[in-house]
Amino acid sequence: MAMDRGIHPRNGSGDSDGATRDQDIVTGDVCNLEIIPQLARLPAETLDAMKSMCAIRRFRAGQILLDAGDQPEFFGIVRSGILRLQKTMLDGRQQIVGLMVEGDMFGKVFDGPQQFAVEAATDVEIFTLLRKPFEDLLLRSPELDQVVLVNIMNELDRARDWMIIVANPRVKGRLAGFILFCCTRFASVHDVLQQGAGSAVDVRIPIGRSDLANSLGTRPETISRALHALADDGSIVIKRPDLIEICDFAALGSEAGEEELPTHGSFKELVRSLAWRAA
Amino acid sequence: MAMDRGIHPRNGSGDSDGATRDQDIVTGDVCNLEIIPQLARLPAETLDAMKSMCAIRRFRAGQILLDAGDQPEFFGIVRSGILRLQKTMLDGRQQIVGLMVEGDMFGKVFDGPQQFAVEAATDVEIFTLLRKPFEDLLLRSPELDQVVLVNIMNELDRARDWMIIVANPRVKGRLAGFILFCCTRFASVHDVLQQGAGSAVDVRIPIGRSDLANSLGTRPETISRALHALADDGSIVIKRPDLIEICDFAALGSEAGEEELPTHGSFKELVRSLAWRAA
DNA sequence: CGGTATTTTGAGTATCGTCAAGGCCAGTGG
DNA sequence: CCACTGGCCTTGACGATACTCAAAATACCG
Repeated sequence: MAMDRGIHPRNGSGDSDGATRDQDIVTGDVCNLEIIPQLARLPAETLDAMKSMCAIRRFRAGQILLDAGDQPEFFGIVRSGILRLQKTMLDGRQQIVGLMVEGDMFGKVFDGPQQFAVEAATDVEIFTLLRKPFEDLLLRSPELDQVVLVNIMNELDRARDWMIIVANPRVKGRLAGFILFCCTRFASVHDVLQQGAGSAVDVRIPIGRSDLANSLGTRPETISRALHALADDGSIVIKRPDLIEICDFAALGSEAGEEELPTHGSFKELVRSLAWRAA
Repeated sequence: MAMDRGIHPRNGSGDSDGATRDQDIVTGDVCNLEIIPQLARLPAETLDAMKSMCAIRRFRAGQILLDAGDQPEFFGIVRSGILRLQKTMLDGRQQIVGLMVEGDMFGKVFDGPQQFAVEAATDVEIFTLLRKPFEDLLLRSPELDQVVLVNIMNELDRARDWMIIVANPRVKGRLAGFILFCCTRFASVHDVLQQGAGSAVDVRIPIGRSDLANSLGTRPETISRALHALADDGSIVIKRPDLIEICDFAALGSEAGEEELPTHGSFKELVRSLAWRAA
């Protein structure tokens, strides 16, 4: 398992049937935590303390980092790659409740068990911090505590934004919302946004149809149909199964049932400003 | 607006059309923050500091506490009543992304604007703490910081649990999930759970059909049909529009597509153990 | 070039959204 | 005390959408 698709690495499998555990590789690499912008602003002594309890661990696509019900032994910060948070239902349905990218934090501190399984959607590198010393440091460093607090509050907002996407009554609208979500949420992730022809933007969907269906509360067939329906509308062009060119941001926004108060200004402007930064 | 229905107080209106703002009543009451269990464990000096910057404000059902886009001037802790977090879409759809009850915290600290409107779903009492002094206290008191952090992490887990409910492909399943969610999430809230006949449990649904539809990503008519479908199955009895007797927990769980790993043990046991505590 | 997994398409059925009308309950005013 | 009013909940009918099962087409891998 864990079959990468050449230039388009993907998750191990839509149904994660071959998922394995804890076959990670602990490296002796330096933990250059300062590559995470939020952490770079921490006082040097706090950062040093974190580095001293930190290890980089690598997992392959499909591996399970944490299982639901675990009392996680480490707090994690994504260094590269994409993780998916999910829960498996008794009927076999797998619901994805979040995707985590570079700079995102996961794991529990001071409190109960992990409620959701954390799996590698692609090959990933994780900064891992042992739980107990990290908790102690949190109590000693208000600055770190603040960073973690802000991070989790943002995560909460994003979870709710995602909820709005998932609650859209039409799958077509959910998909439109997800594509736009990718543009903002994953703008900083390598290889997700690319300059298309002219004013167009290319989005690489980092997960397969199966995961997409599990994320949006529907089935792969319906995803496929809805995607081609968007293409028929002229809102997008499907260049490859996993590569979408956005032609009409307004149409996607309208399908997604855009929220009031466009605090962000024009979506398209935002995306374009972000897109070329990574390039 | 804000019409209470005698013994069944409800939200001001399903569509919140008569929503007003800031007509709250600031009282001179003592802020007995220690009635919130998590806060009661704080050091006395931290608690005193909080009390000194705290005021109780009361809002009527339907009033808006915070609007999306606001830079909230206060951090809030619910003392009594139910708040709804929601976003209004351009097409008029209102999506509810969370309900907050006694002990729940809301508002932003150290960071950006409020992303979701906060409205009173019932008459509410709120402990309000001015933002700046509260932020300063957070930096000085690791214990308080920890309480807030744990609270938000729990809120994140609950948001994701809710997402799983909302992502259920059938409305009947979403409704079943919501009813079970009420049992755990609102178990501690006055008047939500009551002893039914024999082994049955009565659940008072604290929001109207319209809010329920907005919460579950569907329409009031469909909610009504799904609810009666559950009743026809024998899983529940509709005693009043807002009072549900649960007859068959297993059937509801099955409809909801229960998650794997019943960490909680029997749902029914859990509910019963919680239910009579309040009585 | 074949094998495998993924994606797409097709047909039939179930579910849901929509529009419209009727019913129930509480509060109001005669 | 009773009819009236307004809000909410329910029911009905019909078209649109999505799920299911099955099979074909495509992309990817060695």
